[in-house]
Amino acid sequence: AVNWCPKEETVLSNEQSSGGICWRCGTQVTKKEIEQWYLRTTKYAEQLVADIEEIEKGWPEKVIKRQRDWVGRSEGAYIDFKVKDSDEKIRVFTTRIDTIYGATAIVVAVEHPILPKLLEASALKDQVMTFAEQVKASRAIKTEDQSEEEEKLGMNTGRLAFNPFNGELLPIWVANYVLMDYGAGAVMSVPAHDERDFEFAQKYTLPIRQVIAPIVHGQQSEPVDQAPGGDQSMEMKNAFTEYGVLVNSGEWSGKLSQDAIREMADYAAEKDFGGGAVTYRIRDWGISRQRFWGAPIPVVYCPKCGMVPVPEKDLPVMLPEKAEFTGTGESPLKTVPEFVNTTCPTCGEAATRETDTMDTFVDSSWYFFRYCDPRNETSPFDPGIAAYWTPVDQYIGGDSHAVMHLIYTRFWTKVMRDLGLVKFNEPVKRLLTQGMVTNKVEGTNEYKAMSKSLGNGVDPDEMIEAFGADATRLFVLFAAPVENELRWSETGIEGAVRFLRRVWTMVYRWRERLPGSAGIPPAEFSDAARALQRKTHQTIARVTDDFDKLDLNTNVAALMELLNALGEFNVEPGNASDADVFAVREAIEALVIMLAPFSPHIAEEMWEGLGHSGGLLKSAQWPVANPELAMKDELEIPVQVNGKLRSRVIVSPDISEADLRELALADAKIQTFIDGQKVVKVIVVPQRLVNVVVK
RNA sequence: GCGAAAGUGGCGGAAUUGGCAGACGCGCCAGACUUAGGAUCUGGUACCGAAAGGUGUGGGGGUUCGAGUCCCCCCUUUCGCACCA
Repeated sequence: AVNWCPKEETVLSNEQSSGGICWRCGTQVTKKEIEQWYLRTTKYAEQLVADIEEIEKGWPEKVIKRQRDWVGRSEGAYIDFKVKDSDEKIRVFTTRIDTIYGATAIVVAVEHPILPKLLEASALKDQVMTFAEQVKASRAIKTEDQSEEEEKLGMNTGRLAFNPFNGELLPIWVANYVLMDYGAGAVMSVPAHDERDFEFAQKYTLPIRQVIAPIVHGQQSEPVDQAPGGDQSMEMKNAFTEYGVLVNSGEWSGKLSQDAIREMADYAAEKDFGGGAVTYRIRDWGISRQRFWGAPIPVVYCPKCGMVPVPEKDLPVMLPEKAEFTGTGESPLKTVPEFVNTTCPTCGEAATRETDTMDTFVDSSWYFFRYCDPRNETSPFDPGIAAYWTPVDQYIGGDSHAVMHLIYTRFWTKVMRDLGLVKFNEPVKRLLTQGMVTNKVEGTNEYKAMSKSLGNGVDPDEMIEAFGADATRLFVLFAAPVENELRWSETGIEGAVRFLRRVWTMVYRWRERLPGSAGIPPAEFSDAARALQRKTHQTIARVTDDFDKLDLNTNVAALMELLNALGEFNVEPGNASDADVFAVREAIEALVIMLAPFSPHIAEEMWEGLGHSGGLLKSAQWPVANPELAMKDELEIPVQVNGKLRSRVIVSPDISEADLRELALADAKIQTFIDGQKVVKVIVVPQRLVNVVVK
């Protein structure tokens, strides 16, 4: 059997085959054509699913799920139903071959190529073809408005087909709910075990026959023997779509669905009327676009040699500077004779160039490889140079690209791998999908992504002019977690401006006392200086940690807290001790360095202002938290009575559990709450809390 | 319809993953400085209550000494899919 036909452009089976005649349209298909099809579709579709395990740790679950759905891998089986009084066969795809004894009709899509042949000698021909045309026409209209599910419509063709498992004759129907694009463009209708078929059967009073029984308490229920052809449309209220145990299925009765699915597919293969198969929902990618920009498709058409690829030495094909619109939908490049007219690379005769250009998704599929080696004149990129930088450690983009761009780039990378350009399967190790910045749509209360058509855009240049790039950037990163939608607000940016101004003021208030290097920490710290130092080291630990998790909003909050701690450090620079200066320097330098990723320009300025030369990015070290210095000298432990907060006790961090318990029970406030009652239990969580249970 | 995620002050959002709910910021209120404030600084700000205290993380139940966090039911919102055999 031929599994793919270039004329039909349709997958008929995923088994590799050696070529032959398309059973649908009679086209001769060569082995090579089939291999090429297999290569470009099934292999990559399969890898797009299989390789997910390489990236799923680093990619958002949501994106992974959408990609899985998009590829739409589905395991099942093909089965050929021989048409009565004809040599034709109708192939169907099913994931539930175990329900085949319940089939009461074969239903084909209105576009199915076998339809005209079936109807050739039929009295119903005109009627059915009119119906098919109507369905196609109504589909063409309703591309936009999705919402409600369409009513199922169908018509009996008057022809019959044999169920290869039991020889039963089934009517062949045509219906609007069967899709030509998926599977084989035809289904076996099993109303008892498929909701769509059930609905269809109810509407057109087709018989409904149960062949799967539920398993009750781990035991199979009593198989009810019933002759084929029996009808249960009266008894069944809904389709039973779960797995169970087979009944009314001849020699297969009594088997579990899972086993039957496997064994019946093997049987079909053995008897040569089908077999196990995998189908995919993902479709081929048509990359031609009728534009004058974009990467040219490097192909020449020669009257003698046919389609000839442009040799590598003549690449890249350069586009003309100008082209006129054709007004016909064809590429504007068609209007540029200097571009179109060329010579055949093979025979040297006059020839013409391909005038379509490639989809921009082609460029976006591998631009980051080119970025590694952007000035390369002889190839897309040097594999050695790209190997140094790629795969991408962290990719950041909107989740609007969850399926298209991010599938294409994965696919493209696999092709480049097969060409030997890269040595890995997946281009992106970690993916962060940042949320959209939205803004109010004028005249409404709705927030939508900024766009030209809605007129709700904000010009970044204007924001930078008004508030500065540093404050704008800081605000955007602070206002919400990166993956959330961000509602634009100018008052929010003003807060960021205020914060940066306060940092600046703090730096310049202290700068005269902070020259040169820090030196050795003084031995004696005041309580205030110690508290500041503690906050500094806590902040460093927190920011360093959050950075890896890309929790940027809480990061900024931590920096704001550190500034607040500096503000609360109530020592005049003129009166500051060595220890005070040491603590302040540590706090300010850490603050400036950790601010650099958010507000790089002002951070650089302040770094220089603090007496450092050579630039922050080059000369500064990311600060390192000292856990000992970050540790608290004393803890405030909440004390609860029956789970309600009643008091707090101040204790040293290394207090014993018993001492903490005693201290909590001795607390005056706690005493008033437990007075006259029996203490049943005292829960002590070291370093955390005490809960006294009374009755 | 199916699937997934999420519901926390006036708003954006925190909460070390079962241990002080509301960090940080916006907004708002009061005050200070000021000829002035849409600048700046200080203080306050979940709700009820004069206070003691009580209530509180969409609603209802449960587990637990203890629940925003875990379990069950319901409601709402957002996103995805949309006859995928």
